[in-house]
Amino acid sequence: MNKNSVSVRISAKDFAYQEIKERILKCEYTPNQPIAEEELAKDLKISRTPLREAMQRLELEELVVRQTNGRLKVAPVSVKEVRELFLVRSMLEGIIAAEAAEKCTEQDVRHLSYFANMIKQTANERDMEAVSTFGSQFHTYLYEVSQNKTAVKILRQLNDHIMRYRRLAHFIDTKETSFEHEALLEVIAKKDKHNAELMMKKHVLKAMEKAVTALKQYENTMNENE
Amino acid sequence: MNKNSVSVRISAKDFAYQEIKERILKCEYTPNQPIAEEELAKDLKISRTPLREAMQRLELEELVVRQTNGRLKVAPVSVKEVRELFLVRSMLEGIIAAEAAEKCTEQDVRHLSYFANMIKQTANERDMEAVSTFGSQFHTYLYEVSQNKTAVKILRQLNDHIMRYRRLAHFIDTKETSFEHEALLEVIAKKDKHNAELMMKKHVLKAMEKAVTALKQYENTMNENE
DNA sequence: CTTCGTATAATTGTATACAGTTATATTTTA
DNA sequence: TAAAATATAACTGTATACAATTATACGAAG
Repeated sequence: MNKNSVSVRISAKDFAYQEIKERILKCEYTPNQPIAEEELAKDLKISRTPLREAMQRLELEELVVRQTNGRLKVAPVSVKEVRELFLVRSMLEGIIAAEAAEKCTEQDVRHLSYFANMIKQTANERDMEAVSTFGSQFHTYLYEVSQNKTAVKILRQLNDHIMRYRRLAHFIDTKETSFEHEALLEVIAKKDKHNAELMMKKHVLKAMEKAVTALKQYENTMNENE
Repeated sequence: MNKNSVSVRISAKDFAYQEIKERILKCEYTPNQPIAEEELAKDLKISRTPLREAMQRLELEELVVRQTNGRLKVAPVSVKEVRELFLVRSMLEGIIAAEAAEKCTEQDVRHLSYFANMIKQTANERDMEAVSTFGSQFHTYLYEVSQNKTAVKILRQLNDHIMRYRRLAHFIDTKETSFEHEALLEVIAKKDKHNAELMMKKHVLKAMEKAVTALKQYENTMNENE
């Protein structure tokens, strides 16, 4: 076999996990929607054994919840949860920013500059979908630089949940976001740990306010339609 | 059925999870020790299906790791991981302390006083095992008061890992710990969010230093004996 | 018409069997 | 004797079958 080709014999369990997770994050499966194992297994053309393992993983990540009768449903949403997600995220992103400021090389700064520039450019073009994408890449790059596996693992899960809320309540970035990333880059390049942490925390907490506002609006329109 | 009696028909999966987790946290299963599903299932007198679900949960919590050949072993330990665990924990305990300071009632303060007093008393008696136990209860009580499910869930997992390191490297609390809890109680009772957060962070980071020192010593003795 | 009880169906939890893969033991060859 | 090749054993991944639980449909009683 070609040495460069990585054999990606993906297991049924992992396939199911990825597939179902995507459906939940994209809100194809809506909050509180019930899920039956047999039906889903048939749909994915696998047996219940690996499906159950996939579902358990999603359950532990709290993207699905198990009811007292043992049956599964897609996790509910709440303003309280959004606040918690962003509050915890702000602290962990703060750690990451500080550690990244400490460890980043000149090449890392160049990479981050690229993302910051793309954020600025797409923000000017009012392409907020792209702003969000490059924003994620900016943060994800910091994750790598920080080398803090414990924090990064938690952050990835938090970000999954946040992604679902984003799709659900349609909250988007603003022009401010662009400036914030530029300012962050600046202090990180200066290896200013302390300010990197503070600014990152504030940056994330600002995003929280947008998210909360959007979700409240979403919940209002939902209540009107019932 | 009596309304007060809670039916605790524990599943084979949950039984296995609890049992194996305990063995790992108590270091009956040592770091890097291989685990075979068949053998363990026989030992616990259950089939591989629920055992695998239990093992997957432990794997996701990183108390066991899956090797490239698909086989499981007890998670390794490292100084780097200890630092990450405590650093993340310090931030989350900081959030918790701030939120608890905001929300705590007079009765909560009385409960916390009890724990703080027991910490002081047992510290005076040099019963460091008891100090550790009441210390945990002090923190756990704050978790409840904070009502931050997201942070608490993560903290419980971090604390499991920390417990394993404690058992492995035998690091214990000191007299200082006692004073720190008293001081924490004081600012929380005054509902001083800001200082509650700062002091809690410092408190946890102090514990980190003890843990790191103890683990390094443990690793040294391990290397000498090989 | 509603409520209760019972039978039936649907769903989850667990055991077992088997297929596919990886490691180990054995044999063969130089 | 050492290395390579092959056979055997051990182990994991998945499917299927069955047991236990929960929900639903239906009929009887009030």
